[in-house]
Amino acid sequence: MTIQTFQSDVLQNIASAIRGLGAADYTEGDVVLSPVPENAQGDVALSCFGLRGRLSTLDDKARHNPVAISAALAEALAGKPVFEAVAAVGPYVNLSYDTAALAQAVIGDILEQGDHFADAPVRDERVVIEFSGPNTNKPQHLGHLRNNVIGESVSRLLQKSGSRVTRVNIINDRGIHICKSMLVYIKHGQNITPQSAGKKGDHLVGDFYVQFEKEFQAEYKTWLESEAGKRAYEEFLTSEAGIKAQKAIEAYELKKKGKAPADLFSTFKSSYKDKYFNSLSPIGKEVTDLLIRWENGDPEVRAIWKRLNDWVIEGFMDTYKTLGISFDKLYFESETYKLGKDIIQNGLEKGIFHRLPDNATAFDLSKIGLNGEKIVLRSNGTSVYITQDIGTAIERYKDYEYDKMIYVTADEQNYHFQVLFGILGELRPDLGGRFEHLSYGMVTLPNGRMKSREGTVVDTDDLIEEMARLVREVMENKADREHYADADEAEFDRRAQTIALAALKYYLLNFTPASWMEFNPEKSLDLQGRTGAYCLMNYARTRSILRKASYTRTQPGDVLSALKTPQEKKLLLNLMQFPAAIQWAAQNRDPSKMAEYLFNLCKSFAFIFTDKAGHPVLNCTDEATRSARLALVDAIGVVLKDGLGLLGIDTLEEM
RNA sequence: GCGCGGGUAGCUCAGUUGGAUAGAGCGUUGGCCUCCGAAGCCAAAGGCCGCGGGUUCGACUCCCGCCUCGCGCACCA
Repeated sequence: MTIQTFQSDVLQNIASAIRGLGAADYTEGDVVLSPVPENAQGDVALSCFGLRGRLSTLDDKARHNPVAISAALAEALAGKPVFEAVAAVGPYVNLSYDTAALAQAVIGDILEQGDHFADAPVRDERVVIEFSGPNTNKPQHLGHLRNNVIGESVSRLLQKSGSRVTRVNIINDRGIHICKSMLVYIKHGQNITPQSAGKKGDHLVGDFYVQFEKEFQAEYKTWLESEAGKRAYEEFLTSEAGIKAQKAIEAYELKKKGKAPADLFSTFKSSYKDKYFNSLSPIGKEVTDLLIRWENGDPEVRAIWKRLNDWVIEGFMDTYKTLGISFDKLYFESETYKLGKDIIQNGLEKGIFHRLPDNATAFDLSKIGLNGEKIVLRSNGTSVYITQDIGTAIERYKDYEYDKMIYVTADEQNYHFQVLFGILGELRPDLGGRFEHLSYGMVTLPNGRMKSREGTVVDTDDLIEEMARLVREVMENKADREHYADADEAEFDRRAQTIALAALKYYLLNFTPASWMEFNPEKSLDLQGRTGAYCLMNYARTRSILRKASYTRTQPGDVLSALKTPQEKKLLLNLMQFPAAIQWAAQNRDPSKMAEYLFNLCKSFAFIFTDKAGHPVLNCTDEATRSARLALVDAIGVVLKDGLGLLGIDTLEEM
């Protein structure tokens, strides 16, 4: 018996009992089973609310009473071989599966199919998923890390559930921010290389960027204190924006409610910054000149740009490799940023867009239920951010003919994607509904958001290194050194690295993507409780038992009926849930559901290490029980390894 | 001002789309290593599910109002 035949047997029995009570058109597909609360008897529950009024053999009163329906159904189901117990509890019928049949189905399937257990049949659904999207002016931080692990895990979940998945990454490698790093390099760093500096390329270029910001801030500060700066501030005070800011402060003084507005000078300072950069700043002019030379294809600038970008991208690839992440295709903004202009032109002719008096091209947002309008081409004819997104989405359709295009980005871009999808729907009604924004919340620190100016940005590479260091410390201080006896230094480090990555990935995936999450550097690096390390340890424990038993996998057959205890049954039920857990996580694009599933499985398993009297495995004197338990342990290992793999987590045989 | 998303145990978070006595981890308290891995196991304490109304046999979940926190509303990306 397989899980499939077992489950259909269950459904058939239920459906036929319901038909027998008078609901003639009731089929297997109508059966809805729900979980049973912790302390109630039974493995699954059949809720009777939905059957009200449908069982014609019951009298008028009983027919509408879920409690009476449940009693009648329980009677009809009693004695069926698939159930070893049937109980009516209020409006529910609680069903207990026949343990031997369950064990045969679950363990039989898992040991036969191994890591193909729970593979869904391949559907012809093509999914393109875009994630990571780094800028090439600085290394990736904790926010990118969350993006990376969510993107990778969702990709794996979708693959496992039968979709054809293409992973793409768009590298933002052009624009003003890149020129800032370049300028510092040109001025101060011409003979530095990642090799000579002993740094990853992305970190080296990131240093240039930080250096630029420092120089610019100093310059801006000097200007603010100059006569011209003071004059600009005075003008600001009497301007519309200044008066508005003044009023906001007065309103706050009266009510003392909400967040206090910034003081006038700070408001001026931040609102004037761009204007200063673009029209007054000497260093700003140098950057803008670089950008213009880049756009004109100046060979010298392009050569420097290429050198720096290559360094950064090499650094990114190192990080991706460490994380076990790969992409089928890298898109570079420097190659795609002109896409979309023709499409806009075309849409303009069709009346989807309109011209503004100053010659800019705009989209009327009321067409998609929003307010105002969105500029899609500047008055000088150049593109804005959304222009290339429109172009890339359509271009990519030519490449992949996707059924779904998923964008993984932080939730601050929710509005942007709403607008983008709306415009795409107008331009290409045939692609409507294929676009999806998988938006995740920010990662915050205990004292708020990461701020580069305050130096609180958590760097991905540093974080991994710090985590590995911490794991090594725990390993070195472990009392029980048995498991490191045969590990040389390289193996020791490899294990520490694997555990560190497992802990980080599990931590980041354990939150539902949509929610903001707090990252506490002290607590988050913990290895106790609901963590990646805990799951990894339980996998290692399964391997340890099987090693010591000199176990080799065979189809255990009839001995499985030796699995009888409630704890064993709970494990069987957990294992049977694996395919459904994958489906749920994949459909909801939510790896945290898989993380939760795996933790629960581990928890159901972990008790046997202290219940050595009640559940001996190696020392079990009954041969059949011993074989059956070994097979169960093997099956748990298969599911744990596969499930952790769906989170992008590698397992260890010993840790 | 408008739009979107949050407010659940001391803390960090789940809550399968309206169903049984609201869960987990951390933290706290107590108990477990002559015995298959103590990065562990077992147990206890701890909740007006932001507030007020409504719909329903039934609401943490749906609707309305309010309070509160955050994000967004560029010819930036």
